[in-house]
Amino acid sequence: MKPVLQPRDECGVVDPARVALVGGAMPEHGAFVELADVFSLLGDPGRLRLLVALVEAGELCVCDLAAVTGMGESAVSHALRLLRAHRVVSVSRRGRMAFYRLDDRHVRMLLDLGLTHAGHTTAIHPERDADLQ
Amino acid sequence: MKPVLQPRDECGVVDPARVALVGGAMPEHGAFVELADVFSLLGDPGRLRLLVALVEAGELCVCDLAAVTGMGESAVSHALRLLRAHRVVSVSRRGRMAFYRLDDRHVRMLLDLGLTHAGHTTAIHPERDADLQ
DNA sequence: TCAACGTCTGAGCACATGTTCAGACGTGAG
DNA sequence: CTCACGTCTGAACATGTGCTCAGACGTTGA
Repeated sequence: MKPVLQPRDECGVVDPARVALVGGAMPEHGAFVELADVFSLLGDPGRLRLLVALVEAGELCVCDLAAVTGMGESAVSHALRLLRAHRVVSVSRRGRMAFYRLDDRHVRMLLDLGLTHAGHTTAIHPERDADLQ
Repeated sequence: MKPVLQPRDECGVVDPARVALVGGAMPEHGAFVELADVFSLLGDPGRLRLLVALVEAGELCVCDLAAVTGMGESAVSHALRLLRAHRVVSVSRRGRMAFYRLDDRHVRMLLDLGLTHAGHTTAIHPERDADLQ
């Protein structure tokens, strides 16, 4: 027989005190969206390559960025547009060329921190995706 | 799937010397994919909320995580599965409950660094997306 | 034992994302 | 002026992502 259970919209909270405490300590909604936005920008290998190239070179034009990263020039331009819109890179146009540079101290720090630890994960957890089954 | 490296339509390189130099200084391909992977995990407001809640609480069960983050329990479970697969969180089961904790020093640092600077961006650049046009 | 509970899962869907293609734009060399 | 060049753009497409829904699973209290 099917057990009769009432539809439970609100889930049962196990530790209401802790939930209230943690809930109060959580940053506001906008902060998460904003921060997730920044992390998302860094969450693409192509954009990551572009940004690291800019860190290494200081300044590069679209064409050379395409050469360094191995991406198509159009793809580079689209990616740079996104980064530009979020004030992560800045552009200075000289003649018919556009030179980009990394212009976000915050992102540069995240990048540095990320690169410092890059590679450690595979070395330590080579079976990382194992339990997805 | 994403194409890995390649189809440059043989564009004219402007500064071959610098391109060669920067190209040599770039980390290997795998490092970018790996790092982008980590940033992608942090690039979702929901997962961000979950992780911050775990930072605040130390340890929480799925049900309370749902309450704190305002997400559905199923969504929380799906998100935790992803984080679990990447060894970002660890689970310890007691009875019929599952308690999760943040278990990645690297991610914790990125999280701290991100939260430290969260909010500054809107204050400084309220018109951030303006030039998308 | 039985049924409610906390959790987990796959399927299905709506939406976001990244790429390529084709072509427009402004600049500068001839 | 004219045309090649570097860059930018929108459309179209394929793929990825995150949610909800419905239900399965093991655990536990009555």
